[in-house]
Amino acid sequence: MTRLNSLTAERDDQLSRAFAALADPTRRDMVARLAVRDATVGELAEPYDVSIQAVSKHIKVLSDAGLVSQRRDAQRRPCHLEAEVFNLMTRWIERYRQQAQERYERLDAVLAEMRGDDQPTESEVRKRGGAS
Amino acid sequence: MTRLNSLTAERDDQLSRAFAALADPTRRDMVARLAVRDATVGELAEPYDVSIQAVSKHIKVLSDAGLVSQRRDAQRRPCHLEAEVFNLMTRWIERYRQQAQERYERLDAVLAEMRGDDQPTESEVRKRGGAS
DNA sequence: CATTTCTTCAACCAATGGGTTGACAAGGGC
DNA sequence: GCCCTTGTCAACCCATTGGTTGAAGAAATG
Repeated sequence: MTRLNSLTAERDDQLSRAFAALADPTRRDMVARLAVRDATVGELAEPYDVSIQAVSKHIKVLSDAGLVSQRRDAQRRPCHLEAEVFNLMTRWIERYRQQAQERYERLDAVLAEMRGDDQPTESEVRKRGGAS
Repeated sequence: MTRLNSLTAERDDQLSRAFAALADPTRRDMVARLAVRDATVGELAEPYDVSIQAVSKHIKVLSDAGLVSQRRDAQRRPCHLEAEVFNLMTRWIERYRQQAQERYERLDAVLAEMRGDDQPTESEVRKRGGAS
């Protein structure tokens, strides 16, 4: 932990909160519904058989993660989905997914070469054994 | 909860595990490093000042989420990043991000209309009062 | 065969998370 | 002004999680 890049600490926290928020099926369902239209806490709570306080907590989690915002409309607190943090998550995931995919695509070639010809190229050796 | 679409329950579980797995900064860091190259448990553990057992647990979490796989190489258990579940996550996020973004882009127009004319269209009423 | 290396399993502990109920704040509607 | 609706806060409960240490499994090596 100590060695994690401290420059990305804040962003890490946001990512952590965002991923954690979406780890709950109920919250993901709320997000899905908020993508269609804004909704008050009561409206959001309606489909689930949990207390409205529980739903309020869920919204707080989503809100702390920056995934939703709430405005005020009389007694109501309509929730609105914020796209920005989703971008952050997508970018994080895509970065590593692509690296993994690229490595995977190269794997076939490497394996074929190793099977057909015992002498893999220098760059492939570097990749497998590789330094730092 | 009961009302969540039961057809997507399995996928939901996988998504839940995947999001939960990536909610931890240490695990995200592991993923980042595994994107570069496969690594054994010991290699993965090296940068962090936690026990190797803790790291082993982290790997189990990632593995249960389907994000990494482990093969055997003598005593070692090299870990490999699996791109597939990342696709699942990206698709989920992108779906709702896009909806939110589209709605956001339309918002200006809607607001202008509501301010200029007190009588929202039927379809807008349906949207706000909306059924299921 | 005994030892050493790499990893996981098991038991435990403190902290977190999702749920509950009860009280209270904030704002119309009568 | 009173109350009814909407939502949050607070305290509590129990299950899960991330960490620890100690023991055990799996496989090469002396």
